[in-house]
Amino acid sequence: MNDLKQRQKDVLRVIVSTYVKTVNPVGSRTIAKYYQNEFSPATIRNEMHDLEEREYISQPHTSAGRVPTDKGYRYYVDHLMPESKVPVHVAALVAREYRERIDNMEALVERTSKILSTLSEQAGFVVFPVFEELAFKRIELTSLGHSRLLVVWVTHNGFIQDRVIDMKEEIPEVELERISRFLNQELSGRLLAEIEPYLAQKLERATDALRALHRIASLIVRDSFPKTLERKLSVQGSRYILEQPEFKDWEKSRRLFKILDSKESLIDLCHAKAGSVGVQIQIGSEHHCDDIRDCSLITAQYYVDQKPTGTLGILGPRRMRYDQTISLVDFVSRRFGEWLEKWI
Amino acid sequence: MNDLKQRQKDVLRVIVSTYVKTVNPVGSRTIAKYYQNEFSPATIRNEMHDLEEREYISQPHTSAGRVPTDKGYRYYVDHLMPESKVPVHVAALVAREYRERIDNMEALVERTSKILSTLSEQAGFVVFPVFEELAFKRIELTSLGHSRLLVVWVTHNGFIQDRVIDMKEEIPEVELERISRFLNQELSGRLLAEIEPYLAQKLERATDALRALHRIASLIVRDSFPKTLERKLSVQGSRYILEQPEFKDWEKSRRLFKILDSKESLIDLCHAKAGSVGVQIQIGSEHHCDDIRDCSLITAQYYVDQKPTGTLGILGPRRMRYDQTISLVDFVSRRFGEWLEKWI
DNA sequence: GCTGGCGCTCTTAGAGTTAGAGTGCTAACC
DNA sequence: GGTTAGCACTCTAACTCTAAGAGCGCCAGC
Repeated sequence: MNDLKQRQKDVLRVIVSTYVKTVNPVGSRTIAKYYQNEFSPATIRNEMHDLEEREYISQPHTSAGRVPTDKGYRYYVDHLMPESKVPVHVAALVAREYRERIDNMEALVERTSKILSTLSEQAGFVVFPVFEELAFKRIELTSLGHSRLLVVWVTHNGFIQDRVIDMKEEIPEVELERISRFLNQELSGRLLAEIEPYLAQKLERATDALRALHRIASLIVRDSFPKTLERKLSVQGSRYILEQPEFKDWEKSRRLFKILDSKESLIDLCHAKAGSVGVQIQIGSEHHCDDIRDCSLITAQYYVDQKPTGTLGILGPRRMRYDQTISLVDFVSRRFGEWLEKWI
Repeated sequence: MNDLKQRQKDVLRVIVSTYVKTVNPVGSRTIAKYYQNEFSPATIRNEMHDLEEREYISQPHTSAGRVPTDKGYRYYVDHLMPESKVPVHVAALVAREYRERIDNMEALVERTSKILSTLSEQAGFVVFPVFEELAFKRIELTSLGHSRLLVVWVTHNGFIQDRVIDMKEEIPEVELERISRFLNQELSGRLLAEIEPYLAQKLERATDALRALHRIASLIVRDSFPKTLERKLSVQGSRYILEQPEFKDWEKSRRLFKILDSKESLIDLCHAKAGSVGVQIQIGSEHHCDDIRDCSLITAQYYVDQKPTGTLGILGPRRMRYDQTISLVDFVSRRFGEWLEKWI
């Protein structure tokens, strides 16, 4: 018999929700009062003892109340948390933010991480869309002189990636235009992930007359193709975490900002949960990043044309309003995906 | 007689340089020892009393040593600081960072703010180049459907700005190509700042046959022109400031991150000093931003083709190694400018 | 199974004390 | 007049001690 008795659930629920609000360990009296003294503190204490033995809660010191453990939060999130929908006024705020003129993908991403952060009062972030999952719209080749070539990739939904590459030798303007016309014709509408294999196959079958053209086109594509690994990330509102009382501890905040400063770590943490559907919740040390063991990470993938294209989410103190945060991440990830599509 | 006596200068110099290293208020004994007891602590005390009266130094409390005031740091920086050049190994490190393949402007900017931050162990930042100061290379128009138009601006040194605009009505592909050809021909080589007036003038004189073309071209340019105000900024290494012992104070670090989180404030602070030549130094509350009164700001403009194009710098605790930081900002701003040019 | 009561533990805040650092002042010295 | 030694004074930081309070565990009784 692994599961908790009803009253234990009740007790755990009150401990989590009270602790989240007050930052103080919760005592038996408080819980008894919460239930209008339906039971005495002593009864509650017995249940708490049980809960502690099973590691759902713990005591900072002998004479203190109880605090949820990671396992306690996890149980709360999985079984006890009230079903929560984004409140109407929040949905309206999000809608208003998106209604304003947004110029380009980058601004959209920044705007979205800002929305996540201000509405949750925690750190919000958005990982930029995976380029490969988008469809090709156009490629532009511009010579910058000195055999340098500027390549601009445009996806069907207006996402831009640019890169300067070194061609070793100058390519004449006419030739460049031929290559550009060729690529735009051949690649139109294809997924970016398909492009390299497609061109390779094409090159193999090319007639002698076209072989040179094919080869140089493949070269340009290879060198300028935006690589997945260089994922970009926009983080906003990290100061909100710093403002939580538990981060008055200098060591804790130092550790936290070590992670926030190197965005790679955050991207890695998101990747760990990529592939799963719906909102992902990593509580305390459930993600195995020791430096932010006092934080929880709520993430969700966003979709463009039913395909997972990137991740966004919220990083906050472990002691967070999980119901609100989760529903917000869920809501914003859907809206953001819709926006990326609508832009086509 | 406003200036300090030689011995007072010596005392102030030792106070600043010692305090910067040790974080502890500096006492008369320490200073006397520094000068191999050339004078007794009592003599030094007399000088300190003078310096305190003239507000170059102050006492945290009666029985503590002295700490430099903003005015004291200022005098140190202006008159006492040892001339410092970037050490050879640092210059080599910077050169190595730039030698690596850098794909685009954004990566270059990020790389540079990272260099500033890791070499100074403080927060480094780079404001993106002012678009108007660069020369036009090319404009690309791509229809995204639903009367949305993607406009990509390319400057002669490979800087990209893109923007999606709403044209109210669909423009046929052929027409779009005509406009594009027209703009690329007309604007080739011009400064971006000149473009709008030039087109307006041109529109006035246009013959009836070309008037429609001119009008729609002007419209596209107007709507998609990258506005100065939306300046972007890359900040790196803000954690270094948090690691300074004086920021163990929660209030101080909260204030600091309130500023760092909204990048606008930092851009404003840079603008306040734009127009001045050379490295600009704002110590403590010399910049009038109360939230970072415990920090100093070292900035310099960078130049492309002799024209000031943007600002970069370092934000660190007021108690910083001014000589090293200043020489680093100076050095990096020159190298960064060169890089932006070399890219042409 | 529930509860009241009591003893126990541990934290926190405050008061009191002490050592140490550093000053300011004065009187004497060169 | 500038310099110095000496000493009284002040303030902080660290430590100890104490008392109040919060909260628990356990037990006996309902």
